[in-house]
Amino acid sequence: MFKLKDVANLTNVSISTVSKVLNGKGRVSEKKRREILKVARQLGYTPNYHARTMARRSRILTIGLIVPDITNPFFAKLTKGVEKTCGEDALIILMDSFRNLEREEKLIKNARFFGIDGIIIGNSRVNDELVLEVSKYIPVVVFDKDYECENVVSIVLDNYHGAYSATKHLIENGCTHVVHLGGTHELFVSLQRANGYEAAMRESGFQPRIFATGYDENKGYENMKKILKQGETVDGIFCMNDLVAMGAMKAVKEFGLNIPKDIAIVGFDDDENLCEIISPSLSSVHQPVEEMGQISAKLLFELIKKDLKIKRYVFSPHLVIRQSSLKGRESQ
Amino acid sequence: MFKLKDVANLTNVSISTVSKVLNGKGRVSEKKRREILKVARQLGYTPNYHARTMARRSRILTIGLIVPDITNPFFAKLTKGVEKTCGEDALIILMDSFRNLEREEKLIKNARFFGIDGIIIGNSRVNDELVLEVSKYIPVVVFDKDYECENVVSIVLDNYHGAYSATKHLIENGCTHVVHLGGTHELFVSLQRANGYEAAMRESGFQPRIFATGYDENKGYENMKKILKQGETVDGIFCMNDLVAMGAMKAVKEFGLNIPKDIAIVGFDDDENLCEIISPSLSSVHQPVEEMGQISAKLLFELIKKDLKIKRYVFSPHLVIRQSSLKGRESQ
DNA sequence: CTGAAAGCGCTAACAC
DNA sequence: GTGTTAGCGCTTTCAG
Repeated sequence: MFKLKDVANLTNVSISTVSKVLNGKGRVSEKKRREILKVARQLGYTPNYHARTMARRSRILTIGLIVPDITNPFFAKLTKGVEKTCGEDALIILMDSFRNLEREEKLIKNARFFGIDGIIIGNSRVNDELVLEVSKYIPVVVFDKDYECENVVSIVLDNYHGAYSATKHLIENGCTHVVHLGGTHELFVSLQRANGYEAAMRESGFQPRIFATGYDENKGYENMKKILKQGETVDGIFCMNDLVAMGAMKAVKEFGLNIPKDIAIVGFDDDENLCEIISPSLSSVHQPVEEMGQISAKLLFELIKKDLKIKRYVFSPHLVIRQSSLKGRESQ
Repeated sequence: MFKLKDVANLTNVSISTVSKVLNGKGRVSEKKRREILKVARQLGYTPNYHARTMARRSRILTIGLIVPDITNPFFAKLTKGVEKTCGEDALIILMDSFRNLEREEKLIKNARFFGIDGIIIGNSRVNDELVLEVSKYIPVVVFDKDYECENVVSIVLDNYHGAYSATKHLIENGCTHVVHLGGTHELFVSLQRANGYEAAMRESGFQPRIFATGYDENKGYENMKKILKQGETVDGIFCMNDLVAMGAMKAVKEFGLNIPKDIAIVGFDDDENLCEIISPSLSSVHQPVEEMGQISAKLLFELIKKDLKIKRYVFSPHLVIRQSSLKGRESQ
């Protein structure tokens, strides 16, 4: 790696002159400037980033983004959102924990040593103490949780409301026996969604029936099969996520029932790739994930600049209605 | 932000003593060490990353990863692979160009100014000159292309072979009228895939029929519909990617034909999420994307350390056979 | 116009 | 044990 000094020596000027030319500051004779530029290019000179940010007052913002799995569409979209608001003004250091909690904690703990100005923690199951500790050193953005602490801002999704409106939609479309294929309650979100479902059911005078199902397609399939086999009366299903809904659809079809005529279905997350490719297309509660990423970054910047206005940002999901829940129509 | 000097002043020792304590080097009396540690913690002192890497001989590796769209499963997997081999030893700066060529070029051009030690360019349509120029400054990894240049390594996928074996598989399963729904030939990969298809067909004495289709589900659907409407004889389809295959399947089903009995189908990319959720499940040519990411990073490290052994790494895709191509069986 | 010199915050020899 | 000092490579006054 060449340095200013090398260029200076080769052109018989001082390093400060070289610096000026390379930064387009101060005035230098056209002749020298030419020469310097030429030599710098020949050498392939690149200013040392660290030296530069040391010497300058202003530094380029660097934010750490920690996700459990970049391969999961949710986190990919989140990342995209973050990236969008960073634009040209900030670098983002992506750290994937591979769903390994130990690795995740290490990443979070070490982040501040890498010249990171703030950190966004994608996993909503973070250890509270860890967040509190890290926030002593750098600003933090978290999801689905709240902290009293000064240096933390929260992005939350109104899962309750999303579940409520999905259930309501099924009822309004004529379902009288809506069941909920829920998550296991180690996750806060699945509890919230179950609550939303329950509220909508009770409000209409129906008895809620919640089945602890899980989070993937296979779980949805197996559980739905079991439910149908048991002879439960079902004409509507609200699923905790789209994958579970996919599985449930498969089971329903296997029983020779028509979606949505016999059983209407709504998912959660609105992974367009899935929802639109399946037949009939799946209605789902849409999370504005990318936008959540954008806001995360925006609030983080404010926090870094000590110019925070908002400490908690709530997103309301909305229902995207497709074929799977329109009971009026029969799918071919 | 506090600095060593602040801690030193507060504890009445020199900054070098503080440095020693904080880095666990040299010997310092237990009493002072305690005091120093305590004060440092109270202050929330974090060493300045840039100053540190300047003063130290060894610096932490930082690599830039440029992708057109992190939301695309291909690039998400690639990123995961890269991250995996980075492990704890390197930082990765993720840059999404949002499929904006101008932005992408800017990102690539500027990368070297951000203390990046090497760069991985995910987009296989990069401008050659740009790659050559950037490689003068930092090591580069590219995909699907080759450069004479010293400082560039290539990761390529044997698309030809993948297409060949997919087509061969259809033929061996009894198809005599296999068509190819290909891409538009602005993409090199689609040309390679078409060539592989053609070779397999000719080898078996069949006339290849290639339809320039496109890259998404809708294109696959529309084009396949047209082909069937025209009354073409078709009993096998090799699609340029999984999305096109999805669309084609939809069209085939609409015509009341059975997959795979009447028409067998194979896709490309093997996006498991899609291939396994559809019914019948879709056979597809698998690209070891994550592994490609891992190798990219590995080779980049070697390049950075001037210890390069390989200049070109070829991955061979393999066919994953699911239900959509097993002509023997009829799907229900 | 041009260069000497101070300093960004930290580390690592090397004295004391 | 502890402090002094010389850089790391660059930017930026401030003289000349």
